[in-house]
Amino acid sequence: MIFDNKFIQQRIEKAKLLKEAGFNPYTNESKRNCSIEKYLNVNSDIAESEEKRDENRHYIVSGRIKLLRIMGKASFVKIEDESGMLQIYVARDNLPEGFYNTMFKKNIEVGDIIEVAGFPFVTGQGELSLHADSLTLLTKAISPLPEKFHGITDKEIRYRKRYLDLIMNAEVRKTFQTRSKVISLTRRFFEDKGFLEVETPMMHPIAGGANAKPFVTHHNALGIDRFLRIAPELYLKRLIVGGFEAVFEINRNFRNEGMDTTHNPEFTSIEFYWAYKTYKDLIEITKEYFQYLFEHLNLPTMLPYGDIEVNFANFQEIPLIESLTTVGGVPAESCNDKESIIAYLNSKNITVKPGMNLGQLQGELFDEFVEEKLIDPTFITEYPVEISPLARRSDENPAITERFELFIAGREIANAFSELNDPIDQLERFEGQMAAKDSGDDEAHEMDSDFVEALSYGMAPTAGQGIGIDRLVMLLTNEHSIRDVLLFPAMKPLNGDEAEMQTEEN
RNA sequence: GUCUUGUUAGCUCAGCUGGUAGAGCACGUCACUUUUAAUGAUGUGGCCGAUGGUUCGAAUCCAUCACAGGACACCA
Repeated sequence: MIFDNKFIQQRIEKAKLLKEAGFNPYTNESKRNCSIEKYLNVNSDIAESEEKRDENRHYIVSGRIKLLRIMGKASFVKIEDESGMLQIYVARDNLPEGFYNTMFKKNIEVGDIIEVAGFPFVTGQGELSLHADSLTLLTKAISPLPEKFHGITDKEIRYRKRYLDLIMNAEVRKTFQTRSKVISLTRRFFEDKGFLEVETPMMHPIAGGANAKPFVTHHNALGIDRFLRIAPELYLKRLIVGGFEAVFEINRNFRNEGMDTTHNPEFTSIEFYWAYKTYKDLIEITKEYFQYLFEHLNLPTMLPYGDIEVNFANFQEIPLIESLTTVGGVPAESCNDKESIIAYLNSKNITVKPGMNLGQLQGELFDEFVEEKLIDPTFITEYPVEISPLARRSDENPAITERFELFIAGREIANAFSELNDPIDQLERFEGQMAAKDSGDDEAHEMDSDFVEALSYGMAPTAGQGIGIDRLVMLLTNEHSIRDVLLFPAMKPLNGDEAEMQTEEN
C-alpha cells in the first residue's frame, strides 16, 4: 500500500483531527496579499526603526513550512514560497484562545502549506520576521519531507521525484529559472532580429535532417508508422524555399540512442535559417547572441565551469586543419595524408577503423587532440567535405565546406553552415546515403525526395545553425550532467512499477 | 555495450577479518515566550534492493538480476 508508512499514517490522523475540528486541511480559501520577497523588501526599513516593529502594517503571506522550532508558548516557523524564505513568530497569546496548544502544536508540522497574517518586526538576533496574529492551514502534507539539514542528495530520488528536489534545493529551482530565461531570451533575440518563430512537425514520415536512430510510433487512422523527429532541418529549409527569409524553431528532438551525462533521448535545440547570408554572418550573430545572453543573465565574462574558467570575451576562429597543429600539437606533416595520419594515431596508441578517408581521419585527429582543449569559445571552420554531408562546398576550395562548429569548455555547442541548395547535388548525396544504408550503416540518412523537389524550385542561398539548448544551459549554470538541466530526465522504469512494466511487454 | 562504485529507518549515513542492526535529523511524549540545523529528557521506528548459493550461522563472502552514480565506447 502506498500510504502504509507509519509517519504517513500519523499525518493522515492529524488531517482527520483537523477536519473534525472544523479546519479543512485542503482548503481553497487563500487570502495571500504579499509574496515573501516583497514582504522582505517592503519592510527592510524596520531594522532601522526605533521599535524594530510596526504594528500598523499588516500582511498575509503563505508558504510551505521548512523549519519548526517550538519553544513552549512560542514558536518560530520558517515558511518558503517561490520567492523566498520568511521567519514567522507564533506566540500562544496572540492567537485565538486554545488554537496554539490544540491545533498549531499538535497538528501543524514541517511540510504543511500555511497562510499567516501579522505585522513585521525584527528579532533580537536581527532577523526581519512576521509576528503572527492568525495562522491557517492551507494544505496538509501527509508525506514527511526529507531531512532538514542534508536535504535530499540521492540523485536517483532527485531525478525521479523532482518535486522533492525542488522543495528541498533552492539552487535547483535557480537552475531551472535560468533555463527558462535562456529560452525566453533566445526567442526574444531572434525575434528582434526579424526572425519568424515557426512550428514544424514532430511526427515525420521520414526521419531526416540528421543521422540518428528515430523513435517509431503509429498513426492508426492512416495505418502507417511515423517517426518522432530527429531534427527539424528539412522542414525549416522548405520554409525558406517558400519565401520566409529568416525562421527559427525552439523545440524537442528525439533520438533513439544511449543516455549519458550529455545525452537524453529527448532534447531541446534551436535551429535557425537565414536567407541571403553565409556561415560568416552566423559567426557574427552567434557572438552577438552570447553577448546578449550574458548581459541579460548578468553573468560574468569569466565564467567558471567546474575546475576551469571560460573567457567569453575571447572568441577565436581557427580553420580545422590549422587547429590540429596550433591547438592539438600534431606535427604539420602528420595532418595532410592518410598514411601519415594513421601512423601518427598509431604512435599514440589510437587504432582507427580501416577504410577511413582523409577528411574522416582529420576529424579523428581533431576529436583526439583538439576538441577538449578548446576552452574559450572557438569557431572551428573549413571542415573537410567528407564529414560535412549537409554543408555547402566552398566555392574557392571544393575539398572544404562553408561550415563551423562552436566549441566551449571542450564541448560542441553549435553546428552551422551555408546550406546546400543545389537540388541535383542534394539528390546525389541522398543516393550516397542510401548506398551506405544498403551496406549496413543503419544511421545513414533516408532519401527524402519531397525535400529534393522543394529544393528544385530554388532555395535562396541560406545559412543555418543549430544550438543545443540543454548543453548551453549546462554551460551557463555550471552543471555537468544533462539530467541536472532537465526537469524530468529520462529514467528506466523501476522494477515492479506495473504500469510501466506493462508498456515494456507490449 | 564494457568497466567500476553504490543500494541498510521517512532523509543523511555508520556497521572492520561472518555471530539475528546503530547514529544524527525527522516522528511520539514531557519541559521551555526571541530561536537560527534551537535546547534538555525520554520513547517508537528495519524483509539491510531482489533471487539463489556457501556456512551451524550472512547486512557482511560468492553468483545472477534490477536500479542508480562515475568512466570509457557508441552517437561522422
